Formats: sequence, C-alpha cells, structure tokens
Amino acid sequence: MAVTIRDVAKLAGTSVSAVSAVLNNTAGRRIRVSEATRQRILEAAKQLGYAPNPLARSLVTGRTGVLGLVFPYSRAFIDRNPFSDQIMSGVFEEVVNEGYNLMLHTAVGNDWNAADEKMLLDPRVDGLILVLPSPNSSVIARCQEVKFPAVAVVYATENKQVCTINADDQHGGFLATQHLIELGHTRIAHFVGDPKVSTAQPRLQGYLKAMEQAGLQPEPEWMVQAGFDWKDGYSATQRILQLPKHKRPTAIFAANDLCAEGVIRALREQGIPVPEQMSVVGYDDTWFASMTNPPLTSVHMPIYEMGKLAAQVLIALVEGREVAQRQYTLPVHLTVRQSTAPPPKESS
Amino acid sequence: MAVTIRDVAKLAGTSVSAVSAVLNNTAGRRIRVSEATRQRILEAAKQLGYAPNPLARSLVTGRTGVLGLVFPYSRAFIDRNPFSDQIMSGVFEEVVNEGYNLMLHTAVGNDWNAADEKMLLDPRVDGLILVLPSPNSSVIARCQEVKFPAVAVVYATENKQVCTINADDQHGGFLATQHLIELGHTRIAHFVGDPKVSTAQPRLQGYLKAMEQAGLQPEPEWMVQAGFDWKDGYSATQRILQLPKHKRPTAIFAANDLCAEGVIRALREQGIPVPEQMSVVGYDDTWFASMTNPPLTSVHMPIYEMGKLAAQVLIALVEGREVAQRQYTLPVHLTVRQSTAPPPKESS
DNA sequence: TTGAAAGCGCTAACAA
DNA sequence: TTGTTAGCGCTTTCAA
Repeated sequence: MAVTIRDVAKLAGTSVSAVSAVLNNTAGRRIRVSEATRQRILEAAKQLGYAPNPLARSLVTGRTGVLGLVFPYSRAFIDRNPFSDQIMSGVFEEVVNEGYNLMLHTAVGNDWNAADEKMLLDPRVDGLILVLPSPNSSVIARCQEVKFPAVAVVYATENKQVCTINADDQHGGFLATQHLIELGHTRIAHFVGDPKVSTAQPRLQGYLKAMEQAGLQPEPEWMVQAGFDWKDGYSATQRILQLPKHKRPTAIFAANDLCAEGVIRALREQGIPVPEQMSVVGYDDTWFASMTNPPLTSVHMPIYEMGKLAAQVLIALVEGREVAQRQYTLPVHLTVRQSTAPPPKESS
Repeated sequence: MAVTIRDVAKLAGTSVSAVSAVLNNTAGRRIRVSEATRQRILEAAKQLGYAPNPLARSLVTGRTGVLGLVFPYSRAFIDRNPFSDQIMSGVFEEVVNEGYNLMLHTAVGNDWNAADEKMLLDPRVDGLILVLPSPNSSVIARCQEVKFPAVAVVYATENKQVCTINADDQHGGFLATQHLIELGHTRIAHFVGDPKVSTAQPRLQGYLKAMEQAGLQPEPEWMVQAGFDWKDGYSATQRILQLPKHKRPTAIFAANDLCAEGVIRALREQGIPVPEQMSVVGYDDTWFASMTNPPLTSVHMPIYEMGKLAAQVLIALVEGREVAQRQYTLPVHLTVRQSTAPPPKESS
C-alpha cells in the first residue's frame, strides 16, 4: 500500500502531528517544530517518497483544490464546438496556474436547467463554473441557497448576487450590422441562434438597433430562426434564397461562425460568390473563422478570456477573498476579414 | 453543515450501518435489511436531502469513480486542436455513460516525459488516460511499477503489458500516398509531423512504402520536416514552391488537417488552384476537414472512438475485469473529398 | 517544542 | 435482521 503519514513519523521518530505541521508549513503559519526534527521529517518523507493523500486531507479540511466545470450535456456543446473548447482552455490555464485541478461534470440530458443537483453538493469540488446558455437555472438558485461558490458563464439573470461572465452580445449584434450598413447594404438578414440560448436574443436586439438607427426597416423574412450549428446556417440560406429578388438580402449576419460556415457553403453550392454577391458576418471569431474561404468577418467574443476570468473569480470566491465585481460583461469587437464587401451594383 | 449518514440514521431510528447498507444496495449484494426499515431509511434520506460524501466513501473504499485524463501541456494540445477535442469527447461520453467522473490533469511544461509523477499516485483518480504523443514515457513506467491502472493513447512502446490505443498510422500514410499515385501523381511531397510525436514516423513509412511499391523514387526535398500546426504547412509549402519546375511536386500529403489547411492557404496566396494544379491530402479527418475550401481529402483517424475505447479499457481495468486485449491499433480509411485530382496535363 | 487523541463521513467486519 | 465498532489518512485542538 501507499506510504502514509504514520510511516514517515515512525521513520523520523516523531509524531504524526509533527509531520503534518512540517509538510503543511506554508508561509505565515507559525512554526512549531525545531529545525532538527524538521530536517529529519523532510528527509524521511523524501526517502519514503511520501505524498499526502488528498482525499483524507480534504475530508478534514473541507477543501479539495478542485474546481468543477459544467457544460450542458449536448453533444453540440462538447463536441466539434470551438466555443466550449476555448472556454475550457481559458479555465484550464488559470486553474493550472493557481495550482487547482479541474473536474468535468455534466448536466445529463438536454434540459439545461435540470442539472443533477447532487453534483452541486459534491464535496469533491470547491466550486463550480457553470456554462449555462439558458437563463434562470435552478442550479444557480440552489448554489445561492446553500452558498456554494459558483460562477456562471453566458448566463442571463436579474439577480445581482450571482457571479456571471458575459460578453456584450447586444453590442456585438450592433457592430456586425453596422459594419454591413456602412458598406452600403440595406437588405440585411440575421440568422438568429437557438432561442433557448441566452445570447441569441441580445444579438438580435443589436441587429434591430443598428437597422433602426440607420432608418432601415427589416423585413420579417430577414430574421430567420436558425441556430448555432453549421446545418442551421446551411438550411436557412436555402430558405432565404427563395425570396423574390427585391426582398432578397445582400448580406447575412449569422448566429455564429459555425452557422456562417454553413451559409458560405450553401452559397458556394448555388454559385453565389462571397463577398461579391453576398456578404457574410459570423459571430464568436473562434479560431476557425480565419480558416474558412473567404476568411470570415466576425464579431470577436473574448471566449478564452471569459473562461480565464470565470476561473479567477471562482478561485477568489473559494478562497474567501472579496471579489471586486460579481458580474462582468466583456467587450467585443469586430474582426473584419474578407467575407464582407459592398453590395453588388445592380442590387443597391 | 451538510447532512450526514448519522442524521439519517437518527431520523430513521436505525444505525448508520443500516443506512449505509440500504444506500449501497447495489444488485447482487445480499440484503441485510428488512423492507420496513429499508423504507424508513429511504424516507428519512429523502426528507433530509441526504447525499453521501464521496470523499469519505472513497477514503474507505479506495475507489473514487473518477478517471484522470492527461494531455501534454502544450497550448497546441488543448487549445485550438480538434484532435484533443475529439479524444476528450469520446472519453467523456463513455465516462458519463458508465457513471464515472473525469478529472483533467496536465503534464506541466513541454517535456512530455517528465509529467509530475505525484499526479500518478493521486488517490483521487482510479486510473489514468494518458495522451502521450512521445514514446517511452517514464510516467507509464511508473504506472506499470506500482500497478496503477492506465491506458495510453497514441503511444508507441515495445512493452506488451502497457495498454495502448493507437491508429494504424503507417497504413494511413500508405493510403494517402497510394490515392495520389492512383490519380496519376508521381511527384508527391510529404510534410512530416513533429518528430517528437510518435505518429509522424509511421506515416512517413507508409508514404515511402507506397512510393516504393509504385516504383517511384522520392526526392529528398519532398520529405519536408514540417509539423502539426497550421503554420508548419504554410511555410513548408512556400519552401517546396522554390523547387525547380521538374522537381516540384504535383501533390502534397500533409502531416494533418491543420497542416493541410496551411498548405491550401499558401497555395491560394500563390494563385495555385487546388486540386487543379496541386492536390492536397490531410490527415485525421477532424470535423473541420469538410469545412476547408476545397473540402479536404483526408485519412480518417477514428479519434472519437479512440477516446471512447481508452475509457472503456480503463474502466475495465479499474473494475478488475479482464481486458480482452491490451493493445489496440484501430483501422483508418481514406475520405476522398475535393482537394485531390489527377495532376495537371503539362506536368505528368 | 512536542505528542496524544479526537474526529472528518463513511464502509465493513463482527457481534448480538 | 440489526447495532457497535474499528478504521481509511489526515488535520487540529489540547495538554504536556
């Protein structure tokens, strides 16, 4: 079996409490051991290759040094999804830097609200980072109730006590649309994301605001209920191309990059060149936005940073430090690439 | 504080051991409790919202129900990398299905061999899935030594005792090259992956085998030491385009999809159309292979399945079941898309 | 400066 | 069918 603190104590000829004291000798604690015994203990520990059992330690201290990361369990959210990917990278980076570990949890099933709440009370994690695309999670409510440290990412809530990390989706929608307007487009479609996801609505609001501000009246057909997947963009494009010529948009602001890729592909199949005949804007600006052809103009969402910040805030919470701010809305900006251009002459 | 087994026992008017017995009442165990007390206990537990503390349980049972997943800590390996992404998806799927949890570890630093071995002895995980691109890991040696359950993914070793999950890289290299030969290419370049990574060499071997079998003598300049990143393909392409006309290849077999994307981009910038003037083959066939333009012909590696299988094998190991096989080499196949075509007339 | 001992919440052997 | 009890490996009072 593994070597325990007792073995070390025995070899060093001291008590277990002395060993414990020496090995937990973090700065600030008052030293209660003489240098001589300290050396003997260190020597013995080294000789035996002793490593404390974190399970036992956690049981008594009530702290584990592990953070839980929860994604909604939809294949779409863990698989083939650069968004989750980058959130995770950011979280992981911070977690590793701070000497924590990361545990992956999941809300089984597609009902993002009904995450198994047993998971919350799991004493194996000190706190939870919840990626909660749908608003008003009962999980969050529970965390608040029992004061379990938690921070929610892409989560919309009225409750100012809940720690949230969001990006400015409305401004993002505005920027995308405004960019197209400035290029001279007047017939601009917006492919709206999954309505269950809380980022979909604000982006639409931003679109509407930009249109209104430019004195443009969007046709109802231009606001297509699509979704965040590649296929959603693909089929929505097919639908929009059915519109009579005078109603057909010259630009499409897609729900996200994946969706935009579907748009581009559908257009390519129809022989409609991007951006000459149709401009396309994505959202998220994930790493593959620069890999499409043409490279995608996209609203940059600081996803990696959001993950990192989420971990930072959670760690502060866990360690009982004051957090300067509970709710963050990170800025977005537009990354212009080659998928947008002025509208074709005959259409403008 | 959280409600404990004692609270439940008290409320139900029984002993803690009865509660423990009822709550661990997994099929197969002989029941030691009368139906009446069973009901009382269940009722009490429900009423109190009792959930057992996994920490305490693990401390005594020696099992945690958590698997560790270790990637080499290189940003390239967790960030922007569809490969790790898909491995993780596969692992996660299986882990969730089997009621396990997943903990993410990392080998800090770029030295993939010197993973912090304390991590291994971590009693918080029942076993380890190690993604170990470089051969002969000391970590694996240590696992064998102390009989810590572990399975290695993309790991090359002579030791038949080590559980490994690999794909048939040599055959993959062969298939890619043979496909190009069948299209009529005779001047075929291969951009070799990072030599530290154990999949790079066998793919090159497959390339050489196919060439030899077709009676083709590859020029040394055609085997370019590139790498697995996008930029590696980009710069290697620039180099290869410097070759004098008669030595210049008409097809490039890239180290992986990311690399191939770099190749395509470099070619696009030079105005060389793919596949008309240059055929390109990728490797991995990750989800984004179908998103490039043109969609990429690529060797399909069953990455998701490898992750899933790794988890399956590890769980079997952890649960003390016999594993039918310790070492797996999963088959690959070629997915032909639109980045390959016969060589241009004037060149063949 | 040190060691003995209690106990974190649970399981499992043992006794009743 | 039950309850008592001894730990799992550790931290942390408390007394020496």
